[in-house]
Amino acid sequence: MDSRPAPLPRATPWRSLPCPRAELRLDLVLSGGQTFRWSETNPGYWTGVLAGRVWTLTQSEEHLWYTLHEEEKEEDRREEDILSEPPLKKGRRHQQLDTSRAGLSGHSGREQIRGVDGLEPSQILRDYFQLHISLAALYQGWSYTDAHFRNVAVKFPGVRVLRQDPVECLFSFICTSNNHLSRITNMIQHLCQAFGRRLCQLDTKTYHAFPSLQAMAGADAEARLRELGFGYRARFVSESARAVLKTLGGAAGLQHLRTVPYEQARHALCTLPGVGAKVADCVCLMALDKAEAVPVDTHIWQVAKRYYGQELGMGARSVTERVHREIGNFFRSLWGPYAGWAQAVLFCADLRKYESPDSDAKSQCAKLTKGSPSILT
DNA sequence: ACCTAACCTATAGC
DNA sequence: AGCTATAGGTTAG
Repeated sequence: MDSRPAPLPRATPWRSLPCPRAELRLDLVLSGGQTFRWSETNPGYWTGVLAGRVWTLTQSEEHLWYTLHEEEKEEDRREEDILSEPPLKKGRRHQQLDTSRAGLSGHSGREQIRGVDGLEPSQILRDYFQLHISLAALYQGWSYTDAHFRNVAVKFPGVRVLRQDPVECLFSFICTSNNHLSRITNMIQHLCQAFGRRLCQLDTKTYHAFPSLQAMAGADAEARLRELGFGYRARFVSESARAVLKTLGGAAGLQHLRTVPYEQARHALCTLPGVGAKVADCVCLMALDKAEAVPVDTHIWQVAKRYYGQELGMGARSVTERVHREIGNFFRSLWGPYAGWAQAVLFCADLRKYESPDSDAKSQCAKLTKGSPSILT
C-alpha cells in the first residue's frame, strides 16, 4: 500500500488516483518537451499550473498523488512583486489583470463546453493525463510491429501524450521554432509572468496562469515580447493571438477543432503566422485529440534516418514539407492510429539521450550520427 | 510542387 | 577569451 506524502504548507491534503508507473512517468512526461510549465521543485515532486490552479504532483508504484496550492489574495501581494513586473503604467496594470481574468473566463467558452471549472481535481488530472487510455496496451502493439520501438520502450515506459489546453499549447509551440528547450522554457515563463494572471508564490518562485488571447493580442504585446527576448517570434505570438480571435472563433473556436478531422484542424492552424506543419502537428497531437498527428522535427528526422532509413529510402538535406509528409505517413502505417503517441516515446528517449548528464553519451551519439555515412544517401 | 536562405537569441563547443 | 554553429522551424522567393 502506498503511503501519503508529507503535507505541504498552504495546500490541500494529498489525494491520489490509481495509476501504475508503467502507465505514467511524471519526469518523462512533464519535462520531455510536451509542456514547459512544470518543474521538479523537489526530487520526485513536480509543481506547475494546470487549469488555472497551482499543483504539486508525485507518484508511487501504484498511485498518482496530487495537492492543490492555495491561491493568494490580491492584497497578499507584496509591493515589490508588483513593481518587479514588466514596465506598465499603473492604470494599465489593472486593465491587464482584468483582461487576464476575462481571458480565463474567456476560457469559459471551454468551461461551458467541458465544465472544467466545475470538475473535480481528480477529473482534471484524468483528463490532462488521458488516463482512460491504456498505455501498456499501446506499447505492446507498437513493440509487436516495430523492433526499434521495442528496444526503446524498455528504457522509457510511461510516456503518454498530455491533453493540453489548446491556447497554451499553440502559443507555447509557436515559441519553439528554431529554438532550444532551455530557452523555450525561459521564454514561456517570461510570457506568463508578463501577460498572465499571478496565482501564487512558493518559496521564491511565482506562478502565473497562461495568458489569455486578449492579453497576447494587446497593442504593445509584440514590443514587450521583443524586450523579453522573443526575437522574431514576438510578432508570431501577437499576430496569431489576433488571428485566432478574429478568424478562428477565439479560445472556444480553437477548442472546437477537437471535434473536426485531423486534416481540417491542421489546415486551420497552418493559416496562423508562425505555425507551419510541425507546430500544427504538435497542437493537433497534444491539445486537439489527433492521436495520429506525427510532429516531425529535426530529432525525429534523425531517428527516422538512423533507424528507419531502409524503409523510407530518401536522402533529403533538411526537413522539407515533403519529408515531413513522408515520415508522418510512414509512421502512421507502422504504428497505426496512435502513431503520434509512439512518436512521443521515441522523441522523449532521443531528448534524454542528449540531455543526459553523462556528456560522454552525448558526444558518442553526436559522433555516431555525424560519423556514420547516412544510410539514406 | 519542392527546395534554400534569412531570421532573433542563447548557449554549447572549439 | 572570442567566434561559429546550432537549436524541437517558418517564411519569403
